[in-house]
Amino acid sequence: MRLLVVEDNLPLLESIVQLLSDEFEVDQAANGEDALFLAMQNIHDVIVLDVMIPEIDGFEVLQTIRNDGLKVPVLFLTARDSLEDRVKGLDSGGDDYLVKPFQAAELKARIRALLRRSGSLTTNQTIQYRGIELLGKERDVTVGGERIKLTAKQYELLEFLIQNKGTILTKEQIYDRVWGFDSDTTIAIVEVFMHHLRKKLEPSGYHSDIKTIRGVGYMLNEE
Amino acid sequence: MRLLVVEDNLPLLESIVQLLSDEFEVDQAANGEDALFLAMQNIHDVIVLDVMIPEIDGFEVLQTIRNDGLKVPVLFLTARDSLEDRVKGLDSGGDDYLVKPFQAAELKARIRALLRRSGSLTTNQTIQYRGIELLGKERDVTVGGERIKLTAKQYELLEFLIQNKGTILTKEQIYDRVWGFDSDTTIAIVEVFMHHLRKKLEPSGYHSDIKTIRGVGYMLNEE
DNA sequence: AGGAATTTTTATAAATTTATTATATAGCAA
DNA sequence: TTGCTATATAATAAATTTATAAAAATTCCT
Repeated sequence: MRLLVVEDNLPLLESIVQLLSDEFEVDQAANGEDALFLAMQNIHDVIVLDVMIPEIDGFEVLQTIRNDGLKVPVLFLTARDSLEDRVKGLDSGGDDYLVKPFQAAELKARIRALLRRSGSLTTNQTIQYRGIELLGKERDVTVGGERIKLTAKQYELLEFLIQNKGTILTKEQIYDRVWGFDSDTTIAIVEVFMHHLRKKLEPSGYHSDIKTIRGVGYMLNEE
Repeated sequence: MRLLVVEDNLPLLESIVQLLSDEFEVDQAANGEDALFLAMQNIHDVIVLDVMIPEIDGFEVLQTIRNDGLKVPVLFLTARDSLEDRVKGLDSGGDDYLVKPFQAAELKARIRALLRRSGSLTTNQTIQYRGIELLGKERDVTVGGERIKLTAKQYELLEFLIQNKGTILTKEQIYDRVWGFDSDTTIAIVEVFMHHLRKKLEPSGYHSDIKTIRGVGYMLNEE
């Protein structure tokens, strides 16, 4: 799971990131422009978005990414006074808000709730695709009852593919999501790992489900 | 067994902790925020929770941890008069309550009752896993009739593993539970003791039941 | 206090994962 | 088909994580 946290108060940003890092992968932005750029990669499972940020405010960020067709759940952070009503108004789209200051535990709880609601996290913590079942906590996979061991990176790769089955993912998107923006690895690693993953799934007959879109990236067939 | 006691009256908190410490490991919190943070680690067998505490009251604490899916039994402490509170407490997923002031013996008895009900403690005060039997009082283990001596830390480690058989425990969770939050030991100690424990159980054939989940932690196989 | 047992630290070995690199193969355009 | 480019594959190197052993420090007993 990968989050994006947007907050212009740097100490606060830092502490939120710290707090969430033991459970999730976390990207951060301190202004609306960076936030938009990162959000547009479409690699996050939840965005935590301060309303009052420089350059482009939180509402505008949300609106822009929604116009772009992204359905990632957004959790707004808002000061108690002024904007609360407006935020409430936005609540319709499966999003949520949290009034500052807030408790660490509540932030985590609400993020998890959004993940559950959006289907990224089923109640029993598993993700499914045809006969494949990702056992969230155990990092391995059941394929038609049989267990296959995946490494951490292989697991995240498969998770990302399943979450986006039926849509093409560019190699850059995959790289950003699984290896992170700040990774200093080359993007060729995506091909290598795609190969590893295919090889592990091949005996179970899933090899052909991962399609190569030449010049673009990869796609997992719709179920 | 590890308890969390939440009470803002410090002398009372102190005396409760004192009282319980000869039988259990005890963590303490004096306000709702600390309570939530500690509870979220999910390492306690019972939480003793005063209703009237600063910042976030007991009900809110309970609600938050229940929303998060934690099933740890909660024993509410509540003032004598507020009948309404009792009902509310039990409605919101509390498991038992105790009216202040109370007798030491009664508190202990109710905690033990909760432990039994939740399955942490069988009626005869032992914990079992396949052929292994943890004799609560004495710090050693019967494996298929034969006795093996464990040290205190080894015992708590095995106890924690058995209580969570079938689910992965991160090294951090294990560390927090067995060594405590305030410990100034390094987390590598977990690996070392896991090794000690495996070595002691190996002759009895349990070595392979403790699985290493690389990059995450450890897991004891389901029975 | 002295000695034994336990816990912790530290160093090294072993296992496994991740990253690099080189080469083979496949798809596509002219 | 030929030649070019992108991807697949394989082999190897590097980095990371865990297991193990053993020494050092601490605690626990009489």
